[in-house]
Amino acid sequence: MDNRSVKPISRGELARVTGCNLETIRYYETVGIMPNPPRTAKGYRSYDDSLVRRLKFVMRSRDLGFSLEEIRGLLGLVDDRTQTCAQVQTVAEAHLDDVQAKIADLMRIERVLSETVARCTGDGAPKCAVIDALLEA
Amino acid sequence: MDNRSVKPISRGELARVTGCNLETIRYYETVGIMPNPPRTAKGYRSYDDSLVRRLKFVMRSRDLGFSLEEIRGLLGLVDDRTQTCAQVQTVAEAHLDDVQAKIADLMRIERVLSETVARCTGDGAPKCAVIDALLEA
DNA sequence: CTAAGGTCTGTAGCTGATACAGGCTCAAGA
DNA sequence: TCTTGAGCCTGTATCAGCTACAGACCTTAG
Repeated sequence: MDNRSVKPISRGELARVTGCNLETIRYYETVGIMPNPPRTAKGYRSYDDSLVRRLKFVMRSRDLGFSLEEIRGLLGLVDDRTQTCAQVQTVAEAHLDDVQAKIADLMRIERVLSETVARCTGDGAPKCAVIDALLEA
Repeated sequence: MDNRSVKPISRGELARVTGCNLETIRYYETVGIMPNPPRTAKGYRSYDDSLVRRLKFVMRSRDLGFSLEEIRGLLGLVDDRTQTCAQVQTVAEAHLDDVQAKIADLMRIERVLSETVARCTGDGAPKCAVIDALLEA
């Protein structure tokens, strides 16, 4: 299987094949995540295979919760042929720490919330354990 | 201990006693989370004890990850003396579901990320398991 | 009296998109 | 060939949830 004849595609097609929102592609262009693509004679954006792969990379990074800033960093390491595994590891580990901290936060919230909800009688009374918990100093 | 003589406080003091950012207080006013407070003769905002308690309620709800929309709902139930425990329970349980879904998402991300980072050699080589994982289709 | 700090207003900026208006352009059918 | 509907172009507005800043007042301690 050769890739020789892969034709450039339009923005709409790029959106379709990557699952990215049409407008978001333009947004990524303005914030420098995606480069200004070549244009057709009439000014239509034209994406070749390397740009398709780049956006797929972005989408997968986004799925893993990397911020645009972090994605920019990862893309820089991909683009820069002198990148090292250690540099990538640093970014990924920092993000992993973030994710773990968020999980811990949410689990604390979950515990408080479920304990409080459990004290609800759930009836038609105007007295509620949740409200009391939120009101008490 | 009586509360009779609790004096109204300024916006700066309210920020201090609630831990809320000074500007955020004004923001909450514009979006209807906090009411327009009474003013001094010279136009300074003046918060009495009931408004202090209201903002503390908001801050605690925020700590538990309720959105402003949800907080508005909770405040409505607090303000409306015909509120029922069942109504509050509904809001709180919906939020609990949200929180649990977010935890599940983040745990999936955490798993993928830590598995991938574990495959990093962390050396000076330009080949990296994390980048490969993000690049592969 | 003066200087430092608090407060007032309106507005801009942030992240990460998403949406919409108004105008071209392209492709397919009659 | 004409037409019509879809796709693409641009710039700009909107969303949540704040945060920050400028420039003008006001208050208070020394």
